[in-house]
Amino acid sequence: MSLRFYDTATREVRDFVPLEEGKAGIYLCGLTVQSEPHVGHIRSGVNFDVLQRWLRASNYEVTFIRNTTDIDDKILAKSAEQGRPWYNLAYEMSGELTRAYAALNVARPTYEPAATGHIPEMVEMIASLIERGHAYAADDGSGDVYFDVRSWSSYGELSGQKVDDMEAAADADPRGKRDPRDFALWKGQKAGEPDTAAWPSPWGRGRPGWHIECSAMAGKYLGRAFDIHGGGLDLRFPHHENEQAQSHAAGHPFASYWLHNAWITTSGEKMSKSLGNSLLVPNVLERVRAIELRFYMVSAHYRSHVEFSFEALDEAAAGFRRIENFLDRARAALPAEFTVGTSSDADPYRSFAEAMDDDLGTPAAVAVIYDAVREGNKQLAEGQVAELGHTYGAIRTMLDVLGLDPADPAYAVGGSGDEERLSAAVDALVHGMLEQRNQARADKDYAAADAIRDRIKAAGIDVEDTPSGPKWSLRDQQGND
RNA sequence: GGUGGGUUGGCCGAGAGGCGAGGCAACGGACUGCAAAUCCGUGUACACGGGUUCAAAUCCCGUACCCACCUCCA
Repeated sequence: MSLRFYDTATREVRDFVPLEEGKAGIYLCGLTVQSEPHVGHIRSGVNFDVLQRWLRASNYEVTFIRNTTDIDDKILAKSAEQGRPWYNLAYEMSGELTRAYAALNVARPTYEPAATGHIPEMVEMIASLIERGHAYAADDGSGDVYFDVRSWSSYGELSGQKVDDMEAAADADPRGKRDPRDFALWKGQKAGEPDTAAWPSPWGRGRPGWHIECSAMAGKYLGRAFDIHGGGLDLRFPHHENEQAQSHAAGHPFASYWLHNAWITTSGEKMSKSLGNSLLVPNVLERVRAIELRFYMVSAHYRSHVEFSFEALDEAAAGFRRIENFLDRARAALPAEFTVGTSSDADPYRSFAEAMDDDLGTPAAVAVIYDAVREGNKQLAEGQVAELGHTYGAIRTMLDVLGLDPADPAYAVGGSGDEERLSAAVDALVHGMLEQRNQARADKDYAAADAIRDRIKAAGIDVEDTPSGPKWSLRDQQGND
């Protein structure tokens, strides 16, 4: 079976046919950098990183554009509240977001354009829309420019709505709009708004509306027609509807496929940006490792709602450690010169590929990995080294596609050598104690042997006896509620 | 009012007409000095009520509850 995706626009699973064979252009709506990212925010980053990785693994040449919105009403309002320049807030939050993505091994996109860097492209596009009769400058002197929804008959096609059935926004300020559903392409500078947040335009100084940036930047970096447009489910309307309407109206074919990820909710409710700190990425990472958080997200299908809970997160982390544990033991059993080859058409990778091809079926893909782990554990126990090498290589490869290879440098701890030196020191001490314990065991003095193990354990280190001798590891953090 | 999605075992979470995805937890067994790890085994799950069918968690009709979006939310 070939690669296929659920396309929000057509509401069905469609075979993926790229515009240009062997290439894929993806535009992902990134975040508005107005606050610290919580786990819900980064889901789309993780989900579309998996998409991007799978396309690359399937030999596509991928161009991946993920924007950041660095100027909008909320940024202006929040920065004013905090008494600092809007650009300082946006800059800082952008850094936070980058750190969160990096921690979770979300690969850097081909380019990460920011709205404020593309004002001329937007102005150009707005002018073209006016020229084509699909936009107009308000005649109330506000300097606003609106998209004329009534002039575009297929408006509403992406989200399956009819203009007449739409509820006019109760809170929307109609200002110079001809129809309450018209949306802003350009917003004239209002009194009290900082001069730094206003750019020159044919309609006076102002700033761009939200939707136009994505149309302009996608067009610039991916072309007027491109393959995949992604984002969170809530963006379907109005953001993506508007993007599509204005792009089509400007004569751009725009996206061939629309992919939307579902929510991470808490107690059944959407994670609101005003929620407490406990779900901010850095705080969650105090409880589980980044790779475990990523595994938790990847284990669910991108189109499924995830009800976030720390219990489920801990459970996922425990499950992932089972995979890691196998990798550790398998690596130790394989010859030192063993390297991970590109295992291809054979199982388990083939089953994994089938799952991934089916609209990124990561849950089924993870199940394939677990099956392989069980198989590998058997091979390990029976000393089938060649088979074990195959299984081990396949698992590493599959995990890498999901961005979950524990050996990935992205997950390496600490940059300073301190941690490594500390680890070496502990290793020497524990080894000494384990030697004493081994002597006691050889003497069948189990009371003494267990006493030594208990002492090591009290220091937070677990000891396991394996056929190749005792092995120690730092005990996993215990979850606390 | 309009549009869309959901309800699966103790828990998480797939599947989409016939064969019990997978994980976590639990229980039994093997292995072990004891553990740990690992392997083997153990479950008659699909919100409710009807219907279609040889066969329904899956299709149809209805009901209940939950959620999202309806103009600047991932």
